[in-house]
Amino acid sequence: MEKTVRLNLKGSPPVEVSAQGLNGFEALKALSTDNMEKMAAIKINGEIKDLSAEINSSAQIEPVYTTSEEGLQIVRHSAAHVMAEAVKDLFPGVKVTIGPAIKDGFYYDFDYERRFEAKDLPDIESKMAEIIDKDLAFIRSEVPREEAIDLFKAQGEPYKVELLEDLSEEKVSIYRQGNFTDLCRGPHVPSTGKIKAFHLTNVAGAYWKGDEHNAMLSRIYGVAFADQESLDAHLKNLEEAKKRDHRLLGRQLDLFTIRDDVGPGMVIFHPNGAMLRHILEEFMIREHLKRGYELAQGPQLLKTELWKKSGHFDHYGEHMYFTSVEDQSYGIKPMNCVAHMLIYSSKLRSYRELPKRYFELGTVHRHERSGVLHGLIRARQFTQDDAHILCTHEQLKGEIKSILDFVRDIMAIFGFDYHLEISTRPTKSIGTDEDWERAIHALIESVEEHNLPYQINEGEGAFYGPKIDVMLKDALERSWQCATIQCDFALPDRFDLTYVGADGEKHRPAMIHRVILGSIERFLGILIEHYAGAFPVWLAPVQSIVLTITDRNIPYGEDLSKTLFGAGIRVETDFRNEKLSFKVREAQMKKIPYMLVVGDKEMETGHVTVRLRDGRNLPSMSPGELIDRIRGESEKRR
RNA sequence: GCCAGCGUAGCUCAGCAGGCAGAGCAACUGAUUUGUAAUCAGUGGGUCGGGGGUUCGAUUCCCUUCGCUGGCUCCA
Repeated sequence: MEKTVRLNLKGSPPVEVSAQGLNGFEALKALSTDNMEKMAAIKINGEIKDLSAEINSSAQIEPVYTTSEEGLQIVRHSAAHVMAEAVKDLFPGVKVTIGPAIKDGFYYDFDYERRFEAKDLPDIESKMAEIIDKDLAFIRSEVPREEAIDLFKAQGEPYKVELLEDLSEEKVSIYRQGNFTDLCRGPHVPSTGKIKAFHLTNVAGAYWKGDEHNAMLSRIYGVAFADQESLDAHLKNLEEAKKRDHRLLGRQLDLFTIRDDVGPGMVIFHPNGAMLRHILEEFMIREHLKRGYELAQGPQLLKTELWKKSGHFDHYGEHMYFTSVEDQSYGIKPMNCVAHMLIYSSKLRSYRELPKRYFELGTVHRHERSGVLHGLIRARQFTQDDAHILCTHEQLKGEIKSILDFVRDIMAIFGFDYHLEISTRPTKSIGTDEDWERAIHALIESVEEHNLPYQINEGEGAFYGPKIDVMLKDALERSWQCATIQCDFALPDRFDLTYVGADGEKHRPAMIHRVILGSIERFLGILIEHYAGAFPVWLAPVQSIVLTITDRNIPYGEDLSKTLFGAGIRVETDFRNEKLSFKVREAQMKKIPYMLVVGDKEMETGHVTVRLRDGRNLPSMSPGELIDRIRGESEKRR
């Protein structure tokens, strides 16, 4: 008797069909699903499979379209295979390695006698288009691992062989389209013709298996979307995002410069930029004092002996700057912790004093590798809103939780979304297993009690303890570590920090390093991109500008600007002999929130006409009303 | 640090199969006294990132070095 299976599709009545030769495609057809053309794959009992996957028992099925995020990932992965085929075709002798789907697109890493260049991309794209036109089927097969090793050896693909040798599975899946066979878990779209819109974006070097001791491969990046419109929209978005680049806005808004002749990674803040960071720093000092932190301030240079004692010399020395004076070696601080340890140890501490929270806007220097510098976001000199908390082990979790509250409150003010990453013990580290366990638990429990989602980065912790990193995104959606909370059981030990407990005995305190903004420079960089340079009134280095119509209005304009300045409002003037439209345009490009127009009419009434940055005009108002408005907005931090 | 690309006026960029270095904006000078995103005219401005080489001649080709951009690695 013929076997039948029952297929369930959400929103349709179940269907009984013959199991003979039934696959995903046939099953969806049997249920007369719409849009077969846009089908990338199928979910069988929630598991994503090729459309060609066999179905031999009753199942819940669901189509996966190329327009969905899951479907797009499959399209992108398939595009990577097509690119690999095109590259193998154009560059005989090239060796393939890995090629996954990533956000918005895909990449594939190749090993070839020369590096690929941007000018190779159009040829590769054309060849890919040919392969797509042929609408070649992606054919999955499962083979014993040993057989796959022989297959890739025969094809002269040592990287694939290496990958296979590291696998423990007995059977592996391989996919073939046209002349190209790849080791791959899948799934894939049914045929190359499903790839409707792609573009190769750039080439880059990448180490095999992400290890800098391995060979440098040639990586080609591409993007792929369900249709040409989505691809065009994505490319346009990228162009728009590039206009928010803080390095570009930094010049346009006259915030800062970074110059070759000063040194890479060293920032010069111009008055507007310096005002911006002053506002931010003052704000952060107040927020810390409110939460029971005490101000501290350490020196910029500390004797090298001290850096040896703290462990920085051994573990971080290659990133430090050293200098020598009167035969005495000094190191410029790359971190602020040492002075804070010395403040703690300057006298005998009682458990009644704990926790101690030392806060410093500490400027540090770190010799970052040249290739990683990135405007304000990755600099060699920067200032941290840094604090070190010394507490009992019992207080540790409570302190971590209140830091998470602090982070949440501050990020809400700026309107930042963030995600958390918890890093565990690296191979090169110090401290006892017990200390590490205890610290990691405190971190994880605190995050979980806040109901915050997080990811774990195994082995990514600092050498002295585990950490929680708070990640923010820049205009191009790249993630950067800003706030960080790091446990440290090493430094209290090295500096022999103690407190006298209720039992009259000496105990070792626990310690937390933490920053909220992270680096003021980095945070500013992200902030500039976040607001696209149009800072809210409370942050705007210039809050208002007085624009005169004719020279007759200058004395009145002077009075107005003095009144505003006296009320604590940051005001500039533009009394030049130019047309109003010209002055408005310039103020607009400087993204000044309040443009204050004064002409004969305003002089008569003693009022001011206000144009906002968004183009709106407010009814004319008295200087007093204007001051109230700007102050009110600043207080609300809008 | 590694891979690829790029360094021309204050800024954005053109130019160059090797033959006296250009535009727009900005700056400066003058005219204009102006009502919500660019008034007009004129003037000055460059060791073509630095060093070396090839050449009669290099901004252009080659080497090297510094820096920048995008990745990779790193990121206490």
